[in-house]
Amino acid sequence: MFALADCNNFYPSCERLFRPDLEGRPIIVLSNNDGCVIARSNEAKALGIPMGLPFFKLDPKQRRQMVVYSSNYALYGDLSRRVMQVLTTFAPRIEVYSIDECFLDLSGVADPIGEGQRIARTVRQWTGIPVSVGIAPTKTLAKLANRLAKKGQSPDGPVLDWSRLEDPAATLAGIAVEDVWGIGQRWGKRLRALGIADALAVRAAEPRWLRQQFGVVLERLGWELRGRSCLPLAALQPPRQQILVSRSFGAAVSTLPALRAAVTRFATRAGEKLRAQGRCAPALTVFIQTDPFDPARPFYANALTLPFAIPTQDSAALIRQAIRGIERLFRPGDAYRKAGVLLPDLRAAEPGPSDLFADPIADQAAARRMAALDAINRRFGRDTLRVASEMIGTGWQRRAGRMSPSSTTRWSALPTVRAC
DNA sequence: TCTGGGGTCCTAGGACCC
DNA sequence: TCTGGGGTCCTAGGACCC
Repeated sequence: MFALADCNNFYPSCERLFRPDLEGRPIIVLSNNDGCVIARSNEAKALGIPMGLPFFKLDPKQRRQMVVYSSNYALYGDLSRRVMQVLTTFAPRIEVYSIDECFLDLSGVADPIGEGQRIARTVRQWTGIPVSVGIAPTKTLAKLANRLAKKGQSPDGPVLDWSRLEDPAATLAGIAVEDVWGIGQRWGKRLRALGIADALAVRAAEPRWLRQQFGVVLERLGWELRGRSCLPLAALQPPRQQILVSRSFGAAVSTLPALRAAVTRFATRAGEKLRAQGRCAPALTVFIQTDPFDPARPFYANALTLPFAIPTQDSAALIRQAIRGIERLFRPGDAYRKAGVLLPDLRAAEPGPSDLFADPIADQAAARRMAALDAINRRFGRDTLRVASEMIGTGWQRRAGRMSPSSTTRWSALPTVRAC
């Protein structure tokens, strides 16, 4: 038995936490550079604001009705951690599936609905974030159950138990094929062309035929809709296979120093993630691209992968390689809009030299340097210590003009409460 | 003027091995 | 005239997720 706990409109709910006056008002949250709408409150959805809408295309009249936020990942990440921490107390095994979703193993629970209600109530009370809970014998059905609960189609409030549905077939028939977890636009189109337009039709399809037509992924999905679990709970997070840090720039960048500064930042961040995961990188890919939407100039995008003699965890090595790469990719005269650093093919960081010609003394010194850097930044805040080459060029930093305070992760942003 | 970021899995085909 | 069988590894591309 699986439960899926999914936070309702997570980012807007986070924003409301310290702004209870925003309850009932339409809220949208924007992507990096305040580019696109990436989250909406129910009120904003009701106004017809689509997901992914470029913010500048929102008509000014609607914009004025809306409370608009830049995304504040420090806030969302911290609140997510708190929600997951509460969920941990409800099941022996949980799978944190995304920033706002978590599967729980409810096997053996006598009263799943009661338990689901306790989960929703406790998360709400302890963190202030509203959640819905879908319960079912497979993850795919739990996803659907959760969706129905969110739409208010459950007699049990924020909780819906699939096995208690009066007419599951009719329910499945009411779910468009693209709304099933694992079926996107492409497959949705192909399925529709084959006469399969809703979840019920997917369930009715012969799983072996689904495999023939689409591969094993869709076959599993077919079984899951039939109530046979094929997607186990992944309680242990497998280590990352790659780390990507990339950003669109706040403005077009056409100078090498600014690009060096940007990739220094990206490589630094990639190094932090790498060490936090206990992984090391055998190579580094750096990429840049110009504005893909500018009809006046040709689009240019290029990437370069540079190997390390020995897989590394050292930010200094990552940065050197990233700068070397960007200098080779750079073409004078181009106006770049985006760059990034990718660490592919990660492997476990193993102690000791792994190469006959390695310099163990220097390696240990580098490891200690990185450990000190991470410890200082952890204690005093990210970016307390930075690499100088990050600061020699500007103009690439993101725009985020509507950011709320990081009320749970910065002392200076602690809210003040006045008693009257 | 203004268009996000970060991941995973599966499959097919080619190269190569014995 | 006739030309095996069984396997691994790697990569690129396509699909998906939030």
